[in-house]
Amino acid sequence: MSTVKIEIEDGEFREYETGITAGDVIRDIHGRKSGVVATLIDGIEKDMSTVLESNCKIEPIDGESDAGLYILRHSCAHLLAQAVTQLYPDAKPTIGPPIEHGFYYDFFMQPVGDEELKKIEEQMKEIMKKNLPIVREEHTNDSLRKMFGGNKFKTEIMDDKIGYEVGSTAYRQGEFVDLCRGPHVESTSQIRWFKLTSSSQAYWRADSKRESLTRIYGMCYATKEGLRNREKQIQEAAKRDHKKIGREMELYMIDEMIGKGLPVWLPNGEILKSSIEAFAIKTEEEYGYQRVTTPVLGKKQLFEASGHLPHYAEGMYPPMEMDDGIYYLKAMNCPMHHLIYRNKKRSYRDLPLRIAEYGTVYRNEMSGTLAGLLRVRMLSMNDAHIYCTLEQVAQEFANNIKMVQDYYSAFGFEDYYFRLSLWDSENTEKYIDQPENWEATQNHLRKILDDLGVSYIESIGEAAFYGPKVDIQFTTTIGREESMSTIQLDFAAKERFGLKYTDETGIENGEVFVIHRAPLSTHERFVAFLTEHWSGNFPTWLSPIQVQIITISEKHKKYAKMVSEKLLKSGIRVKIDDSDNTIGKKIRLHRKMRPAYMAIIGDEESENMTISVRARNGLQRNGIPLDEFVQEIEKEIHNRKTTLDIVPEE
RNA sequence: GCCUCAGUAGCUCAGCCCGGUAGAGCAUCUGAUUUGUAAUCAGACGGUCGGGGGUUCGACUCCCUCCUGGGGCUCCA
Repeated sequence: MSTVKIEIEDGEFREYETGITAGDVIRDIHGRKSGVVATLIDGIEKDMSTVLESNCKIEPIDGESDAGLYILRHSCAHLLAQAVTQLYPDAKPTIGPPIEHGFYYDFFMQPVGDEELKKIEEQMKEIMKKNLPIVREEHTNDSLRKMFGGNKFKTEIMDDKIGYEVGSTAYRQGEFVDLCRGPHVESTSQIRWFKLTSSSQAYWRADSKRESLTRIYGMCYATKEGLRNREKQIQEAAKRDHKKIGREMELYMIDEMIGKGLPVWLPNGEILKSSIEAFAIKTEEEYGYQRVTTPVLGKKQLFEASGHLPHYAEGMYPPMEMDDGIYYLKAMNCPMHHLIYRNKKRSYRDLPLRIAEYGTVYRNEMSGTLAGLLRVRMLSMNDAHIYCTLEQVAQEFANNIKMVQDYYSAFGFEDYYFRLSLWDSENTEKYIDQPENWEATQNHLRKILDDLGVSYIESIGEAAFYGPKVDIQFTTTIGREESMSTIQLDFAAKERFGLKYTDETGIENGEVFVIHRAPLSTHERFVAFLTEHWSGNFPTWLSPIQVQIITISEKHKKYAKMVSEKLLKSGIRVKIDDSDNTIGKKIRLHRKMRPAYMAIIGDEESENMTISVRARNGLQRNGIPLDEFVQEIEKEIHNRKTTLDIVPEE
């Protein structure tokens, strides 16, 4: 009998009979209940059932590893499809990939509601219990076409992905079979820790002109703990939701009489917004920016010149017909800033010219996408445009990337990454049609990022219509990815607006590049992130209520008033609660507003001119002399500390 | 804009399946209480049950439609 030599660890070999499966080998080495879901054979992911015909190296893929979870979730998607087709025989499965935390599967079928989702989940559990083997089958193209001919979506996938001669594989579990490359787990009973989470509609191939499909989302883990932890994580995320905290802390409101996507900043939210602005104004003065204000609307000709109307019309509000022409609300400030640049003759000595504006722009986002402060129709922005030569672009980008990094550290943000957003040469109608310029500027940005040593990913089709950009990406607490900051290179404005300068030799030069940048996102989105990041427990310098005074009894009203006046005089945001509630109740009520500190005032404090300071974590420092407290909190605010330092955390 | 789920007092939620005309806790207000660290007691106020239409003797409840919100698609800061 022939044997194969299997490398089971670096340099360690064992011999088995030819024809043994990878699964048998792994069970031989790691035992039956190893949690291994598939295997790497010579570095390639394979099923456990793979028969070993020749010498090779075998490694286990653990169900809890990234690769293992991916396989498990993929198999879970098949389990879902099996359950759905059993319950709804007319449903046509399309695609069902694993995703972070789970999987989804798109079906051509009637939409399903929560109750149906429950039934489907129960059905999945039934199939799981049956312990059906999941079997890989190799098929010729003809046989695949026969098997899936009744499903035009599968046919379309085959047309696109499978060369006509080669054929491919399918995976079968019981009566259910799906076109799939694999690998998969060995049997349905291995998929235990899953839960269907939601259903929604999605278009086939994300194309709104194509069929609408029913998408079912689920989560899936290798262990009970994995699933539980994820459920807990989702609950925790819900507690941080800026919409919930925004309501509790009275940061903003949205009223349907005003309109959706049009948030109103309430006093507490306005404090956050204006604190951010004040910080940015100061920072950007140091970087040489000059502030301007431009109108919120402008004539059609302006937006035609800028390219907004051909390339960005669907993002703008419909036109307003006035007696002297057609006007649009501005979706961006750049066209107006270009006119400021052009307002006088510019010299090379003026460059780089940095024009900044605090203001609002208006974008006609589709109603279904609006969400709290994260996606709105009126955007408050710390916007600016830098006019410079090509040689100066690198330095300006470097400054802005540093500025973004400094801002983020001031606000305590650590978890973000850079993305180089490129045009899509396959889909050019979205962009200004100058392929050479796209290639040149993209390469230029790539080199700038490489020289700065910043790590980044590249993403095709994410550029602005006028040029490539560097975006800084975040993930929200509920796991959705959003752009925060953006730095964009515009090679088109110079021609469209005739931007020129007189160079050192007195010659007029038209090579003016424009950098569009918004390092603090929009105030709406920024405050949403800030709120979720801090769970509303903002650093003292941002906290809408920096000190909440709480009196023990009526006797202490007078001293409380004195303390409050002293703090107010030092520019500290302070409020008094001298109601006749018990102190425990007052603490409980004010927790919701998340003041940086609560100052407790009773007999001892009144007599000694002190206060007792309670931090948000419940720790307390008693008998701090009032003057000392004022000095300390002033310092904390001035230095924009991201930690509360007055009460030591022990 | 499309699909889906939801909408009951300022907030959190019960009642709806099986139609008989609305409830709780917190907040607010008024008393009493003067309090030392996550709910002092009592009372009052507060809702054309998201809007409109339909079915019915009768609709918070069933049906249709619109609006708003959550999730997803698309888009994007």
